[in-house]
Amino acid sequence: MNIASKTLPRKLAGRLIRPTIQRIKILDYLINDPCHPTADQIYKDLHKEIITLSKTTIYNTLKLFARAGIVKELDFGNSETRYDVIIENHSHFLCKGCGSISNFYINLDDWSCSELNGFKIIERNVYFKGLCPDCLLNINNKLPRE
Amino acid sequence: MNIASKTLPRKLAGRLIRPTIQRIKILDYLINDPCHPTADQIYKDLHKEIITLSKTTIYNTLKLFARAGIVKELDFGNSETRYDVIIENHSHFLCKGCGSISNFYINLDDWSCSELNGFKIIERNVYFKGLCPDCLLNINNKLPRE
DNA sequence: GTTCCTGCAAAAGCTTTGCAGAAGA
DNA sequence: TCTTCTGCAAAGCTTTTGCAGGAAC
Repeated sequence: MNIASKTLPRKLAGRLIRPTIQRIKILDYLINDPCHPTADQIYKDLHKEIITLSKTTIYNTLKLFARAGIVKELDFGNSETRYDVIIENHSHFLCKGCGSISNFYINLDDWSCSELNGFKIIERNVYFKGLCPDCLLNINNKLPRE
Repeated sequence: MNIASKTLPRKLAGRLIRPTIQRIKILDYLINDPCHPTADQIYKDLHKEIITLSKTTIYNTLKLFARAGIVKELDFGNSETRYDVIIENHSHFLCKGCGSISNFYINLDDWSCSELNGFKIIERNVYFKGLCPDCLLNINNKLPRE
């Protein structure tokens, strides 16, 4: 594990979550992996290390983390939920070419709108879709297929 | 159907979509219903009128409409996709109390961010979550449960 | 000893696919 | 006639649930 092995157990214990091996590994994966993985990606990768790890545990843990405010569940209109460690208020860019997700930062706190007078805004979510620099390059360098 | 019965067939034909009864009814439902329905809600309501209508046709039609740019598929992190007629650039407010979705309007076209230099932005999506005025009232009028 | 956690198997829920018959051009 | 459309049944996928054995306190 990349992050000091003592840090993560403390982080979990601080949230009243018993730091089991599975949970530590999953949190470590989420923190060190920048790709906003799906449950299945986490499973496939961690399963190599812990062969007994089950998907149920992945889902249990992710739901637990979400309720504890450690991760956020992201939805981009695909069938799969993606998981993101909550660091600070940031937004996401989904590349339609390669499916990668990039973070970007916009201050959302001030955003409102006269139409929402009387509404209590708890959460502001923003995501953009488009093409990342790599995919743009590929398109420009290659002849259009089809 | 609420909207003039000649208008919708024309609208579909203009998009090279054969205006069948099912498609006209679904489009009519989407245009006249402000609630951003799920496929199941559309099915339950239209099934009363057209008892032979199947869910497959609902899904086929919604996908067709989405590809034709008539509707947009919305995802709020629930398991169900919600469908919205594309009228103009608008955003959505999801009430965590009653699940209702309200539209609000913000000009998104100008939004960018230095971190996204080199990215091609095709779509900007914004959704807020919180409590609608009705649910806020209910909370204030009632004693907290639990 | 009691509570919490893990993981297999099965179920649940939404959406898609295969296919045959019907409708339309 | 030939293409397109509909709708039943079944499959596909992600996620959740039931439950029994095991670990932790």
